Amino acid sequence: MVTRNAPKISFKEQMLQAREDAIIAAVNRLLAEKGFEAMTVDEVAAEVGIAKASLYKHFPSKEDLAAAAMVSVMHRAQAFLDTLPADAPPIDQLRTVVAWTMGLKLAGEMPSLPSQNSTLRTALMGNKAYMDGLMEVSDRLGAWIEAAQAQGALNPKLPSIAVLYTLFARACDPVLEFLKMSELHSDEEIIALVLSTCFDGLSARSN
Amino acid sequence: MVTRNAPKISFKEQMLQAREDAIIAAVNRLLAEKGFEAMTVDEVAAEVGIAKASLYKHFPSKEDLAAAAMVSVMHRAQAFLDTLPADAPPIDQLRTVVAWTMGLKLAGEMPSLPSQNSTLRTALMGNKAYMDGLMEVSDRLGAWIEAAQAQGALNPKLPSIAVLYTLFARACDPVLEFLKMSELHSDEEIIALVLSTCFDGLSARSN
DNA sequence: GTCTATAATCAGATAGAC
DNA sequence: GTCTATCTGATTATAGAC
Repeated sequence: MVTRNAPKISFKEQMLQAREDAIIAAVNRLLAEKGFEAMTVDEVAAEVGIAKASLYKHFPSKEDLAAAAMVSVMHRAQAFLDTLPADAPPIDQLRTVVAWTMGLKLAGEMPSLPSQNSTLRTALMGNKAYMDGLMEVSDRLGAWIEAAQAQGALNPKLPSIAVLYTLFARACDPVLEFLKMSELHSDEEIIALVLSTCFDGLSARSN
Repeated sequence: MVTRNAPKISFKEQMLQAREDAIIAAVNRLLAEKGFEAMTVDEVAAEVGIAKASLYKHFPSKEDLAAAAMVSVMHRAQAFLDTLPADAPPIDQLRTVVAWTMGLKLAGEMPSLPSQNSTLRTALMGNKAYMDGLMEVSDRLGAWIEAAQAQGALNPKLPSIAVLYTLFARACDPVLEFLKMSELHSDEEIIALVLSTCFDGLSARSN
């Protein structure tokens, strides 16, 4: 046995993977810019530079196309979590993660979340890769949240689930695009501002 | 001159107005539930119980339909602002307004805001009634924000425009629907929770 | 103004050659 | 797998009778 099995990624498969990555990047961008309903498959094809029919060879439906992009973002989030040093204070971990998601949003790479009655919503619910990723991210953030509450760094009176939802919501906060459109602040300043209002609130603080 | 001019609203006109109100209410609900793109004119007609062609006698396009609903909400907001006692502390005024918008959202009467590249967005930009309402509301909130900052009730280091945007954003915060779906809290508890995280932040506070 | 019926267009998905 | 050409259904909008 000379040929090994493990890295049997042929050149052809690499090309295929690269194309799928390009598709997903385009979908991601369009999803961030206009949302699932307003995004058309024709636009995706045009942006990638391939025929629409070719798209459907890769993904069986528009929903699957979008779901793949969402899964991709979820995996990026998981990969980012993996890079964080395990010994940092939980509150810092949380701030770092939220800042990272805000950067993604400002860069136009955070797909806007589907409205309640969307076909995408149901597609995502039935997508194992997405749900698994969501669960894992939720678990990791949840552990940090509870640790931070136990340490008194986060308000212990807040239900941890409410804190988790709030952190998720900050990743797609329209305040970010509002401030970006106003062109009064740099991306870094915007992130610092929204991070501050998120953790410290709008009210004046003594501590 | 026996017949006065002021209330010259005939019965027929009242019926017309009532029907338009019903249309706007339906649009409002659908806009909140699924957003502009996913809402179809057929659905609106079905919900109101009239023919689609009749809708187009009242409003020339889907965009105008949606814009009318947005204007209606803006006017409700202005009317609510009018009911507030002028002598209350600015910070209380702000909290009251935000709580009111959250109630609207939880009741499914807050239209989800259009994405950047939406045809609705441009329609709203060119809609005088909407823009005027937005300006007036912004001015009134802006005055309270700066007063509250001067009094030390709101963090004076935050740009007032950022505070304004944040308050607007809380009106369509997905955290509200997340928490509602979890069915762990009543609407009042949800509002109290999100109001708390908005003004006091997630971090523990001594004051 | 309201209706039924229909036009016109657009968008998701597929057929079939290469 | 990629393409061109096409199908199919949904959706915005309108015609025309009452």
